[in-house]
Amino acid sequence: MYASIKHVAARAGVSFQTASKVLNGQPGVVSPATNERILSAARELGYVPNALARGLVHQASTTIGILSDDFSDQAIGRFVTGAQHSVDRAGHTALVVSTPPGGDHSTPLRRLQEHRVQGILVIAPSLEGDPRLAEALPSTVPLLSLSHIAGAKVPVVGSDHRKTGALVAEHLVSLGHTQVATVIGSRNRQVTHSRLKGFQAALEAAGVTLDPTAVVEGDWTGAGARAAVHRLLDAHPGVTAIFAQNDVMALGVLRALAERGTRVPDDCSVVGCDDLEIAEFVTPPLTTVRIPFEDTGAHAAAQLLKLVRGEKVPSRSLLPVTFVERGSTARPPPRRRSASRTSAPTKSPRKTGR
Amino acid sequence: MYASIKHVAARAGVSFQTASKVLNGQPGVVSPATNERILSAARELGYVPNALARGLVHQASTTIGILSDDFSDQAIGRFVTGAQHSVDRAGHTALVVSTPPGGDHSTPLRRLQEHRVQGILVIAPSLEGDPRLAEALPSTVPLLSLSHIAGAKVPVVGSDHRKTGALVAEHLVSLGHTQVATVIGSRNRQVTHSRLKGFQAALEAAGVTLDPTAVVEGDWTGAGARAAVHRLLDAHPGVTAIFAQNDVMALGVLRALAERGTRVPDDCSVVGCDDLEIAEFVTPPLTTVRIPFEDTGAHAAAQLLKLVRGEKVPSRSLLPVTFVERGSTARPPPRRRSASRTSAPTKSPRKTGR
DNA sequence: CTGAAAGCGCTTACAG
DNA sequence: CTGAAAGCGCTTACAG
Repeated sequence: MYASIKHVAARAGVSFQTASKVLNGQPGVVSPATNERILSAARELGYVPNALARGLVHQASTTIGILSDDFSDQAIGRFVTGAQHSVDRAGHTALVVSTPPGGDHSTPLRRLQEHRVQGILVIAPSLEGDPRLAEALPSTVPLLSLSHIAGAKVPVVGSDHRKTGALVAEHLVSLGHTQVATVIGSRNRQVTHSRLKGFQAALEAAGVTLDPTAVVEGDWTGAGARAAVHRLLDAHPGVTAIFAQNDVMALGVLRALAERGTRVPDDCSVVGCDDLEIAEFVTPPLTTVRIPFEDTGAHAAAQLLKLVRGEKVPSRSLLPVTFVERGSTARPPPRRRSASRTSAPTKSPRKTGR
Repeated sequence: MYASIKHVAARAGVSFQTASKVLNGQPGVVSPATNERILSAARELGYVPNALARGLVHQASTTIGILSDDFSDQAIGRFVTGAQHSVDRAGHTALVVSTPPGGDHSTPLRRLQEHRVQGILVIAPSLEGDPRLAEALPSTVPLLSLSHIAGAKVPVVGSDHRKTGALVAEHLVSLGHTQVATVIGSRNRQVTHSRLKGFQAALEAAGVTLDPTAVVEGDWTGAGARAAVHRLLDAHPGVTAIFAQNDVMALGVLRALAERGTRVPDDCSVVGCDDLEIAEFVTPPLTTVRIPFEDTGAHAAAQLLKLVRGEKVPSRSLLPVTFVERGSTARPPPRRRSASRTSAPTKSPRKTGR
């Protein structure tokens, strides 16, 4: 189907080894005339070198493997995109495989090894706690991951989650909020704990206490967050600001608040995280933290490529995040004015709990 | 680095050809004892067959190429995801490359050819009108695209855009709307025209005329839609329903309406398209049409795989879409009551234009 | 039941 | 300046 180097050589009237040399652009190993003959023969035949054959003799492919989990998370697609572009730019090609919903990690990883990828980028946040992932990981090629992998020491590239939490806390504190709550992601993800810690620490540094019962789980979904906020506000009607650990949950928060007749930001401020394309267009426009998904993927791939070249990389690199202030946050209402239907206005949530 | 078939053979005390046979699972060509020896040698050595070498002798790789454009569109990631899973399930591996922002299509395509992919799936809606794409497309392997490619007859898999428009029109008509408008995507995309035609035709079939000046461009973005709606309502204050060709634009519409004090759905209904994860959680929850992104990608890859096997596929297949009714649509307000600040209530937009 | 030969498309020393 | 040899890891007839 494809013309081989032998076809080209035959047409140019030289040996295939000579053809190989000029096709690889070896400088002046050949007379200008021959050179031209070979090049035009290749052009006429539509010669495309066979990367498989090259890889065989070089004992090295020009491919990088990307293992992703089941894309339940929208962010994964953006990570993969960034990584793939980075691989492209470096002149390599990305082979992408994913773990099937059931959770067989070895088949896709084996596939990558069969193709002799030069390194593997793991983009599988939901597999963070899965010990089988570490087991299935090959030791034959450099590895790099976008999330911590239990039981394996693989360098990690991510964004600064503690800082993310801190930025939100500082914003809320600067506005004068003291009764704050947060809707966190799944407890089995490190990002959840890091954002929470950053949030909590910055709050405390400013003299604001985050009541442990004001930390509710939203499981990363709008539905989860909505339900969590209803429970939260039943118990803590005085809350004036809620930080949701992603934008989708922030929308669930907005929804629950609307259902209770609580106005945003007048009665309660809401902050999201991610800065999805739509964050700017929801009503009110969402104050959030921009997570550099594509950049993170791109940087991770770049680091992996370094590893492939034999260079060292830090075991952990964190990309900066950006606080984006929009319309969903404001100063707390002048006096404690509960908007909850079920509230007992005399109760001070601040004193609740420890 | 990797153990080769020769290592395995040496350890098992057989020729490498014999090892090859049992490693390929050829049934009973070998005594049970030898068989076992070879298998355990392979296991001990962590033997992983070299797909490059296999591809060379078979004159066929087990890879499929995916060419995507610059992921400006969120939907592309979901298409790619679906396609990649489908390729995986078929036992192949996806090589994904993308056209750089500038627009050099031949480099990524050439890379795919170098790796001798068995087929190429084009997921590049924004390149629809670009004649250079057709030129750069190879004729050496089967091709399949998710959008029409000018100047090349490549089979297309997509969703039913006309039906999408029609479903929205029928819903609006059934609610009693007669003053409708639509915010369309970019004019250089076929999907834009198909959705518009379906919308228009179904409206007309029900005796409702879509005023040409009530068709405004939003360029697929929230910002574009927001601006377009302000212009639209200045000219057509009596509009009671707006169909945005994607959810992101629908949010822009919602935003503009909120800015004008127009209540949704009481004063004006809004319909989106895509059914993004967040559609359910915006306020009010968005009535929309669900586009099966992942399924479309998966089906496209499956069709391409058929082509690779030498089977025929239709030149065009359309996956069904689903209408999703939520809270952003309702009956039109009882009497023509303009919500626009600048409206001239006596003007009948219906009579405007041709 | 097992082995030796040939060859897939290419590159890299090594000769002439 | 050009060619012939060897070999990358594998599979597929073909012998024995």
